[in-house]
Amino acid sequence: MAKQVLDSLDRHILKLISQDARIPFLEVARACNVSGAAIHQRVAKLTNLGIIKGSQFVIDPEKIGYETCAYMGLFLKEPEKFDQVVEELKKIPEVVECHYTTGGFDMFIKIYAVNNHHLLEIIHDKLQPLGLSRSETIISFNAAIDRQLSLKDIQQVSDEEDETTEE
Amino acid sequence: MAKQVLDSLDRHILKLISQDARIPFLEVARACNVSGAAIHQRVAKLTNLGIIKGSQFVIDPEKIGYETCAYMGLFLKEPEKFDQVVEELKKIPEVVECHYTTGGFDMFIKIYAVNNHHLLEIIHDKLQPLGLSRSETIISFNAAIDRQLSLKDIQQVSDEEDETTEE
DNA sequence: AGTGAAACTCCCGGATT
DNA sequence: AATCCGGGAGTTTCACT
Repeated sequence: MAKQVLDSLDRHILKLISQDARIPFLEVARACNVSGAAIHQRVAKLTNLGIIKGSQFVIDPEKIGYETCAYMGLFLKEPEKFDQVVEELKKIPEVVECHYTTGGFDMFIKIYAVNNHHLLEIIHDKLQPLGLSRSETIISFNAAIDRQLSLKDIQQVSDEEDETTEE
Repeated sequence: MAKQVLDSLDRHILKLISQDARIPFLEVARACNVSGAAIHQRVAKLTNLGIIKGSQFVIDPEKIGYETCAYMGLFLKEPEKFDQVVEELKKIPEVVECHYTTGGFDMFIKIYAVNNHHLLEIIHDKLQPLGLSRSETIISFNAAIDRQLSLKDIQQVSDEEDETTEE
C-alpha cells in the first residue's frame, strides 16, 4: 500500500496541469527543470495510479442555460437500495454529485437545472420514482466559489525527498 | 441578450473537450467534419463568451491524501459581511465551494480535509474566526458520483444549419 | 527514473472564398 | 465564418545513461 506516492516533482506538475490542462508539457518541463519526456512519463504514472482522473474543459453551467443549482438531501423508502438508486442517478445528466453522508439523509446530491420549474420537473419525474420518502432541497442563488482542491499547501506531508518504494 | 448562443457544432465541440481537454483539436475537427481552424475559432469564441471557464486535469482528492469531504451550513454573526467572508474563504485552499442559498444558512460550503481531525482543525482555526455563530456539518463517506454537467448528446452535425443570429 | 534526438503530429496565424 | 496552407512548436518513442 503506497502512502506517499508524490514527490515534489509530482506536486509541481500537478499544480500546473490542474490549473490549465492545455499547457504544453514542454512548458511544464521548463518550469520544473526537467525534460519533456520526464513530464510525459510522470503524467502517465499519475494517471495509472488514479491520482489524475482525467482532464476537461470546464463549462459554466449558467452560461449554457442551467441557472439553477441545488443540493438535496434524500430519504429513501428502501435505504438498502442505495446502490441501485445511485446507478439510476448516474443516468440523470443533471445530477452531478451523490454522496453517502452523515446527517440523517440517506443520500445527498447536487443537481443543475435550467430553472426552478425544470428542477421541480426533475424531482417529480425522475427522482420521486426512485422511491423517495422525503427530501430537502437547498437552492443556490449564487456560487461565490467553485473550484478544485488546490495543491498549494500540499507539500506538508513530507519535506524529505523520498524514494517511492512501492511494490 | 443571447439566448441560444450554442449551435450544434458548439455543442458537439463542448461535448468532446469537456470529456478530454487534451484531445487534439484536429481530432475534434474530424469528428465534426470541419477544419481544425474552425475548432480553433469556436473554442476561442466560447472562451470569450465565458462559456468555457478554463481547462484542468482532474485530481482525485482521496488519492493525494484528502480523505474527508464535508458540506457545511454556516451562520454568521454578521450576515451582512457575506462578501468579506467569501474573500477570506477564497484564501483557504480546502474550501472548494461557497454558495448563497435558501434553507436558512447564511452560506453553504464544501470542504476537503485530510481526515476528520484536520477538518476540525480547519473549522476551529480558520472558519470560527470569520465570525460564525453556528454551523452544521455533513460529512461525506463516499462520493458515488462526482462529475461535470454533461451536455445532451448531439445529433449528427449535418447539412442543416441553424442560424445563430445574435448581435 | 531521466535525457536527448528523431519522427510525427498539431497549433494557429494569415490569406482567401 | 469556414477553408487551405505553412512555419514553428509540441508530443511521443527509444536507445542510452
